[in-house]
Amino acid sequence: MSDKNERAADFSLDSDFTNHLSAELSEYLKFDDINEWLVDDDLQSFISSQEHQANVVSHFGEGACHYEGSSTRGNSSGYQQKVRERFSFKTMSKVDILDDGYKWRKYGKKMVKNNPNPRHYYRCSVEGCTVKKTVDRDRDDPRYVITTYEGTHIHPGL
DNA sequence: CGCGTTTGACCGGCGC
DNA sequence: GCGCCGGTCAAACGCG
Repeated sequence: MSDKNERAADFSLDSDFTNHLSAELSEYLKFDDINEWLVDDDLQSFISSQEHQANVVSHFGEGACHYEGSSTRGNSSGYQQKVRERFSFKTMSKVDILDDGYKWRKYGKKMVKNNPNPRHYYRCSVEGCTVKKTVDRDRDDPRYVITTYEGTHIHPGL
Protein backbone atom coordinates (compact mmCIF):
# COMPACT_ATOMS: atom_id res chain seq x y z
CA MET A 1 0.00 0.00 0.00
CA SER A 2 2.96 2.23 0.66
CA ASP A 3 4.07 1.90 -2.92
CA LYS A 4 1.20 4.03 -4.04
CA ASN A 5 3.54 6.94 -4.40
CA GLU A 6 5.91 4.81 -6.38
CA ARG A 7 3.11 3.82 -8.63
CA ALA A 8 2.17 7.39 -9.25
CA ALA A 9 5.71 8.29 -10.19
CA ASP A 10 6.01 5.26 -12.40
CA PHE A 11 2.76 6.03 -14.05
CA SER A 12 4.06 9.39 -15.04
CA LEU A 13 7.01 7.74 -16.64
CA ASP A 14 4.82 5.18 -18.30
CA SER A 15 2.52 7.83 -19.58
CA ASP A 16 5.38 9.44 -21.43
CA PHE A 17 6.51 6.25 -23.06
CA THR A 18 2.92 5.32 -23.70
CA ASN A 19 2.60 8.41 -25.79
CA HIS A 20 5.32 7.15 -28.07
CA LEU A 21 3.80 3.73 -27.95
CA SER A 22 0.46 5.05 -29.13
CA ALA A 23 2.03 6.79 -32.09
CA GLU A 24 3.96 3.71 -33.01
CA LEU A 25 0.90 1.55 -32.72
CA SER A 26 -1.05 3.78 -35.06
CA GLU A 27 1.73 3.45 -37.54
CA TYR A 28 1.69 -0.29 -37.31
CA LEU A 29 -2.03 -0.46 -37.68
CA LYS A 30 -1.72 1.26 -41.01
CA PHE A 31 0.08 -1.67 -42.51
CA ASP A 32 -2.31 -4.16 -43.97
CA ASP A 33 0.25 -6.45 -45.46
CA ILE A 34 1.95 -6.66 -42.16
CA ASN A 35 0.93 -10.27 -41.96
CA GLU A 36 3.78 -11.06 -44.27
CA TRP A 37 6.16 -11.42 -41.43
CA LEU A 38 3.63 -12.34 -38.82
CA VAL A 39 3.43 -15.65 -37.11
CA ASP A 40 -0.02 -17.07 -37.42
CA ASP A 41 -0.34 -18.20 -33.88
CA ASP A 42 -2.57 -17.60 -30.95
CA LEU A 43 -1.80 -15.82 -27.78
CA GLN A 44 -1.54 -19.06 -25.88
CA SER A 45 1.43 -20.18 -27.85
CA PHE A 46 2.80 -16.72 -27.59
CA ILE A 47 2.76 -16.97 -23.86
CA SER A 48 3.89 -20.56 -23.78
CA SER A 49 6.95 -20.10 -25.90
CA GLN A 50 8.14 -16.60 -26.37
CA GLU A 51 11.00 -17.98 -28.36
CA HIS A 52 9.40 -17.34 -31.70
CA GLN A 53 8.59 -13.73 -31.11
CA ALA A 54 11.28 -12.82 -33.52
CA ASN A 55 10.00 -9.37 -34.24
CA VAL A 56 11.04 -6.77 -31.80
CA VAL A 57 9.48 -3.54 -32.85
CA SER A 58 11.01 -0.97 -30.62
CA HIS A 59 12.31 -0.22 -27.24
CA PHE A 60 10.75 2.44 -25.12
CA GLY A 61 13.09 3.40 -22.37
CA GLU A 62 13.07 0.47 -20.05
CA GLY A 63 10.05 -1.10 -21.66
CA ALA A 64 10.46 -3.44 -24.56
CA CYS A 65 7.70 -3.78 -27.11
CA HIS A 66 7.20 -7.04 -28.93
CA TYR A 67 4.93 -7.48 -31.85
CA GLU A 68 3.19 -10.68 -32.74
CA GLY A 69 -0.15 -10.14 -34.38
CA SER A 70 -2.04 -12.37 -36.74
CA SER A 71 -4.54 -12.02 -39.51
CA THR A 72 -7.19 -14.38 -40.73
CA ARG A 73 -5.43 -15.10 -43.93
CA GLY A 74 -5.06 -18.40 -45.71
CA ASN A 75 -8.43 -18.40 -47.42
CA SER A 76 -8.09 -17.03 -50.89
CA SER A 77 -11.85 -17.31 -51.30
CA GLY A 78 -13.24 -14.29 -49.55
CA TYR A 79 -10.18 -12.36 -48.72
CA GLN A 80 -11.22 -8.81 -49.23
CA GLN A 81 -12.87 -7.54 -46.12
CA LYS A 82 -10.93 -6.15 -43.25
CA VAL A 83 -10.19 -9.20 -41.17
CA ARG A 84 -9.81 -9.25 -37.49
CA GLU A 85 -6.42 -8.06 -36.54
CA ARG A 86 -4.87 -9.30 -33.40
CA PHE A 87 -1.56 -8.21 -32.12
CA SER A 88 0.03 -8.29 -28.75
CA PHE A 89 3.01 -6.69 -27.22
CA LYS A 90 4.86 -7.22 -24.02
CA THR A 91 5.85 -4.31 -21.90
CA MET A 92 7.58 -3.95 -18.62
CA SER A 93 5.25 -1.92 -16.51
CA LYS A 94 4.05 -1.76 -12.96
CA VAL A 95 0.53 -0.91 -13.99
CA ASP A 96 -1.71 -3.33 -15.80
CA ILE A 97 -3.56 -0.73 -17.74
CA LEU A 98 -1.56 1.40 -20.09
CA ASP A 99 -3.47 4.43 -21.28
CA ASP A 100 -3.25 4.38 -25.04
CA GLY A 101 -5.54 7.33 -25.58
CA TYR A 102 -8.76 5.36 -25.79
CA LYS A 103 -11.39 4.76 -23.19
CA TRP A 104 -11.87 1.18 -22.17
CA ARG A 105 -14.63 -0.49 -20.26
CA LYS A 106 -13.79 -3.65 -18.44
CA TYR A 107 -16.24 -6.45 -19.08
CA GLY A 108 -14.60 -9.47 -17.60
CA LYS A 109 -11.86 -10.96 -15.55
CA LYS A 110 -10.78 -14.54 -15.75
CA MET A 111 -8.19 -16.76 -14.24
CA VAL A 112 -6.50 -18.63 -17.02
CA LYS A 113 -4.68 -21.82 -16.35
CA ASN A 114 -0.96 -21.92 -16.79
CA ASN A 115 -0.90 -18.44 -15.40
CA PRO A 116 -1.32 -17.55 -11.73
CA ASN A 117 -2.46 -14.09 -12.72
CA PRO A 118 -5.93 -13.16 -13.89
CA ARG A 119 -6.64 -11.93 -17.38
CA HIS A 120 -8.57 -8.73 -17.85
CA TYR A 121 -11.00 -8.13 -20.69
CA TYR A 122 -11.62 -4.64 -21.96
CA ARG A 123 -13.77 -3.17 -24.65
CA CYS A 124 -13.69 0.21 -26.32
CA SER A 125 -16.27 2.47 -24.73
CA VAL A 126 -17.23 4.02 -28.05
CA GLU A 127 -20.44 2.55 -29.33
CA GLY A 128 -20.02 0.59 -32.51
CA CYS A 129 -16.34 0.18 -31.91
CA THR A 130 -15.61 -3.51 -31.83
CA VAL A 131 -12.11 -3.20 -30.52
CA LYS A 132 -11.35 -5.50 -27.67
CA LYS A 133 -8.30 -5.71 -25.52
CA THR A 134 -7.06 -8.29 -23.09
CA VAL A 135 -4.37 -7.71 -20.54
CA ASP A 136 -2.53 -10.32 -18.60
CA ARG A 137 0.83 -10.77 -17.05
CA ASP A 138 3.56 -12.92 -18.45
CA ARG A 139 3.65 -16.21 -16.65
CA ASP A 140 7.40 -16.38 -16.90
CA ASP A 141 8.04 -12.79 -15.96
CA PRO A 142 5.24 -11.35 -13.84
CA ARG A 143 6.83 -7.95 -14.23
CA TYR A 144 5.91 -8.01 -17.88
CA VAL A 145 2.44 -7.13 -19.06
CA ILE A 146 1.08 -8.63 -22.23
CA THR A 147 -1.56 -6.52 -23.91
CA THR A 148 -3.49 -7.92 -26.84
CA TYR A 149 -5.53 -5.71 -29.11
CA GLU A 150 -8.19 -7.10 -31.38
CA GLY A 151 -9.92 -5.14 -34.10
CA THR A 152 -9.64 -1.61 -35.37
CA HIS A 153 -11.06 1.59 -33.96
CA ILE A 154 -13.80 2.93 -36.16
CA HIS A 155 -13.96 6.26 -34.48
CA PRO A 156 -11.33 8.91 -35.20
CA GLY A 157 -8.45 8.93 -32.83
CA LEU A 158 -8.55 11.50 -30.13
C1' DC B 1 -27.62 10.37 -11.19
C1' DG B 2 -24.69 8.37 -14.72
C1' DC B 3 -21.30 5.37 -15.65
C1' DG B 4 -17.52 2.02 -14.90
C1' DT B 5 -16.11 -1.80 -12.23
C1' DT B 6 -17.03 -6.08 -10.11
C1' DT B 7 -18.11 -10.81 -9.76
C1' DG B 8 -20.47 -15.13 -10.58
C1' DA B 9 -23.08 -17.45 -13.95
C1' DC B 10 -23.62 -18.85 -18.44
C1' DC B 11 -22.31 -20.56 -22.96
C1' DG B 12 -19.87 -22.36 -26.86
C1' DG B 13 -15.91 -24.76 -28.69
C1' DC B 14 -12.68 -28.37 -28.31
C1' DG B 15 -10.48 -32.49 -26.55
C1' DC B 16 -10.79 -36.73 -24.51
C1' DG C 1 -21.31 -37.40 -24.55
C1' DC C 2 -19.06 -35.08 -20.97
C1' DG C 3 -15.95 -32.02 -18.90
C1' DC C 4 -12.57 -28.53 -19.23
C1' DC C 5 -11.28 -23.95 -20.65
C1' DG C 6 -11.70 -19.44 -22.39
C1' DG C 7 -14.78 -15.67 -23.36
C1' DT C 8 -18.98 -12.86 -22.54
C1' DC C 9 -23.10 -11.20 -20.10
C1' DA C 10 -25.49 -8.94 -16.74
C1' DA C 11 -27.05 -7.40 -12.11
C1' DA C 12 -25.58 -4.82 -8.36
C1' DC C 13 -22.62 -1.86 -6.25
C1' DG C 14 -19.47 2.08 -5.66
C1' DC C 15 -17.74 6.26 -7.00
C1' DG C 16 -17.49 10.95 -9.05
